[in-house]
This record gives sequence, structure tokens and C-alpha cells, in this order.
Amino acid sequence: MKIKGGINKELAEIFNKIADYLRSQKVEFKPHAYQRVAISISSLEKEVSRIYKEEGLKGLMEIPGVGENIALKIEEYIKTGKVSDYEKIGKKIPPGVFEIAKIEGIGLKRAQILYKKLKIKDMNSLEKAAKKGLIAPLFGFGGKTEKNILEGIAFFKTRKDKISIAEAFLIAERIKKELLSLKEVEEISEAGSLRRRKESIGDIDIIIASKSPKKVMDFFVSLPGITKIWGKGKTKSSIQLKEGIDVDLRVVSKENYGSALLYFTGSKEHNIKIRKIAISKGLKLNEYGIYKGKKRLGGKTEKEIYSILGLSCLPPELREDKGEIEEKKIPNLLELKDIKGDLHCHSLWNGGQNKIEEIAKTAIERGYEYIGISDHTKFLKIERGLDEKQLIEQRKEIDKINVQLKGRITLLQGCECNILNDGSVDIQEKELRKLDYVIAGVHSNLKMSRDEMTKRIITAMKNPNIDIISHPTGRLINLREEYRIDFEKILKIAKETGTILEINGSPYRLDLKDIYIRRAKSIGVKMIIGSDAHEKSQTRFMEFGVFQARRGWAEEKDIINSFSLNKFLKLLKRNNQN
DNA sequence: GCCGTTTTCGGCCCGACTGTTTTCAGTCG
Repeated sequence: MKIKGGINKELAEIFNKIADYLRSQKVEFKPHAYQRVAISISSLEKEVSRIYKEEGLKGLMEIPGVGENIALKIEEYIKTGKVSDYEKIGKKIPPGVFEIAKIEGIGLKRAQILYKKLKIKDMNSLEKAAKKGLIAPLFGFGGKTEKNILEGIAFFKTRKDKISIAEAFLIAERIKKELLSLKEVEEISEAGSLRRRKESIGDIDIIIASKSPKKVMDFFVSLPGITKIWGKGKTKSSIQLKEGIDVDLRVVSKENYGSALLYFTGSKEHNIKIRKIAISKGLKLNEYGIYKGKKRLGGKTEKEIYSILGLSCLPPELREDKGEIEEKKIPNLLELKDIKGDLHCHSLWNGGQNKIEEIAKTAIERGYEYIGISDHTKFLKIERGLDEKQLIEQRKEIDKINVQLKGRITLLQGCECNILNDGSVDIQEKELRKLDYVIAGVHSNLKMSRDEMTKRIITAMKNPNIDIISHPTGRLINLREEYRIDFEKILKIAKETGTILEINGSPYRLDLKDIYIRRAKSIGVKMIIGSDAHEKSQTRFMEFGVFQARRGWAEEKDIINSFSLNKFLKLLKRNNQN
């Protein structure tokens, strides 16, 4: 069973599947151990093969959650490309059955029942069976489950072969770095949907300015990790990477770089519109430049072209033909460097991977002025959510670290408490009041009716002790739809109550999505970007939140963690009541 | 299978809810 992706991701997926399998066999404790290792390996910065090469088995065992047994399995995979225990499972369960188990409402146990009873071994055979109504009569299944299965399959079909912005961004950074090592490369940039920072990316486009296209192309098609060369020419080459994504490279002359970048960044709709403007001015715009008759007026930079067309230079994130061309006042978009703190971080206290002190030090390295610890609370047993007593204990620790780090950073204590079915939360109000800020989010019973879920969130927003709503729509990209909510109503109440909506930067969520951010901004609802880091390196998810905010036309003034600590605190509901 | 400022062995992964059941699987991160 071969899985696409870098070695850490491959192993994480194998360990996750072993965990799923053991859980379906009712094995105790081991699934948790495997799952933990899967999480910790996938958040490693270094490839396990490198750790093994440099430090051997001992190095592997220093990875959190890895003991002797799992270290040996990692070693086996590095040496042979296989984990024999996992191969044994593969003989019992076809890979398609694991896929089926990803559908909401189906776990590996039910998938195995379907395999045994109806010989269902992939999505296709599952869909056929559900449509024929063969599933509902099975013991333990029913009409609603069958309906859920069909909805789940439909959702899976819409996601196509796209990868997340986070994954595409990191791959592109790596490739750009390699290409930049060539002295023949004069300019380089990503283009396409990646440059526009869309949340999912079909393929990666890269544009290079160079006088020696052949050298650049030869180097490009010899990069490590290529599984297929679709085509190689003087100006355009296309490859497939082992991560399962295609990369297209175009090499142009420096004179054409701006026009090529503009053309290949898109969007198509944006390009059509600016070409029409060119025509209306008696000009012609293409990927080689901007022309009046045969005379070339420019094309070296994007700015030059926009200026000839009488437009301001539009940031790529806005180029969707959603009003940016007509807009008189182009927003001065938020930038990563504007961010002064991260208020959504989980610590070791609730099952995160790092001590508060380590998170604080990472925040100092990131240049933040403040950092907030917002651990889950007690309703989420599986996350070891904190109760009132533990919050009081945690405060003591935070106070102590604040003294140690005085002058370097300020730590705040918050929590991410749970909005229960009736809109109340799982921590007593008087304890919430003692915190510096409170985030509340929905983490359970996600399939409520639209009215009930809207009411549930609104009740929480009306609570004077709740400052921020985390991941307000609850979607997981490619995995789970939003809660059914009346978002307009939620915006209205957010504005009235001064509740802040989060833009969750985790690549799995990116919630709020771009159109909601733009809508919130237009109404004047304040937002905050949180990394939702469960491991210190994940604080970099802030950047993906900033991308998302930029696509939503957000400026510094719309995002409250771009404010200095004092201004930020003054904006919180708790500090703003008469 | 991992882990140790109580431990090198005995803890760890709990509970409320939904759908479909009459005991259970799956979902929330």
C-alpha cells in the first residue's frame, strides 16, 4: 500500500491507519499511542529519514511519542519502504475501505461490515449500493445513515485533486529556493491561484526571468522528487511531484516578466476585464507586454502595465473580478508583519505539544508583542480540557513566566471554551471573568438545524464574558461542511455585541473563508487571526490566516491582533462595558 | 505502545449525544 507525500506524511498516514485498525479491533491504549506519533511526525520540521541518518534509532526515539517499537517501524520504512505490521492489515482490508471510513458517519468498523456483507471496497461500489438501498436494511444501519453516505460521497466528489494552500505554499517555497541557486535565474515568482492565495490549489505555476531558458529548464526537470515529466520545452515545462501535484514552469525574458506574471497570475476573469480596458484605450495587452499598434509601451513590471491602463497596482489576492477593478479606493491589505500577537495557542496543559514557556519563546522569535494561551476546557475530555481549578493553577504559571520574560513579551491567559447545545459554556461565568480574554467555539453536536445552531452561537455572543468566537463556521477543508447557520444574523449580533470573529489560520480550517471576511469587514465586525497551534511550529499558520484575510480585503484596522497590546485589550468586550 | 519532579510497571482513552438499536458505533480535537 503506497501513499503519496513526503516520508513524514507517508508514515503519519500509516500510523493513523494502524491506529484506526487497532481501534476497530477494540485494542486499548495502543491506538492513542500510534495516533499521537502520527501527529507529532507530521508536525516535524525535519524528515525522519534525515534524523535517522544523522542520529540513528536514538534520534528517532527523541521524537515525542516514539519509543523503541515505533522507532523500529520507522527504521523499517526508511530501509524497505514498508511497515510489515501495516502490510498485514492491508491483506485483510483493501485500501478503498480506509477511504470509505473517512465519510462522516462511517468508521472503519462499519466500513469493514460493508466490505464483508456487500463486498463494498471503494467509493464507487458504496455509491451503487446506497443508491440501490442495499445499506439501510443492514443490521446497525438505517435510512438516515444511507442518506448521510450519499451526501458524504457527493461532498468527496466536489473536492477533485486540489491541495491546500499551506501544502502548495511550502512546496513552492522549496522549489523556488532550489531554482534560485541557479545564477541564470534573474527573477522568480509563483503565479496562478497560489499567488492569489486561494485556499485550495490545482497546480503550482512558477514564472522565471532568465536569459538562458534551456539551462533553467534542464535544472528544473532534474529536481529531486519528480515522478513524471509531462513536457519540457524552451519556455514551458511541466512536472509531477511525488506529493501528487503538478508544477508548471515558464521562463521569459526580463522585459516580458511583468506581463507574463500578470497573465499567468490571473484570474482569468480579471485578465479578460483588464484586456477589455486596454482595448477601450486603443491598446493591446497580452503575456508579452502592452502595445499601441506595433509599438511596445511596457511589460517589464505589473505596476507599469496597470499604470498604463490607469489602474492602481492590484495585489494578486484581489484579482478575481469581484469589484477590484472598479474600486476607487484599493484597500491597503494587512501584512504578516502587522501581526502583533497570537491569541489562539494550545499548550501541554490540554494535550498540546509544548510548555507555555516554549510557546512564549517561539512568540518572541516571531517578533510578537503578546501571546495568548487558550487551552480547551473540560467538556472536551478527549483534549484533556481544563476545569475551573486547572485554569486557576495555569494562571499562576503564566504569571510566573510573565515575570521571567518581562520586557520581552506579555503572556495573556484565555481559554477556548465550548458552546454547549443551549448556547451556555462549560466554564463558570465567575471564572471566565478572571481570564484576560475568552474564546468560545462549537465542538460538539454539529448537525443541528440552521435555526438551532444560529441561536446557539448568538446566545454565546450575547454573553459578556465571551470575547471571541473561534472557527465560526466549523468547516474542515475537504472534510466537513460548515454548520448550518444564518451567517448574516451572526454578523449582525457580532456587531451589536462587539464580539470578535476569528479567522482560524489552521490549513485544515481557514475559517472564516474569504467572502465571509469581506462581508464582516463591510459591516464593521472586528476579526482576529489565530493560528490554533497545538505545536509551537504551527504558530506559522498565522501566515495562512493573513493570506485568507487579504483575500477578504482585510486591512490592519479590521484585524485586532495587529493592534498594540493596550489597544487590543481595550477592544475586548470585557474591558469595554459600561 | 509510550512514559516517568509520585513510577522501569501500571497508568493511559472520557463522556454526552445521534442514529439505530435494545447494546453499539461513530462524532466531536
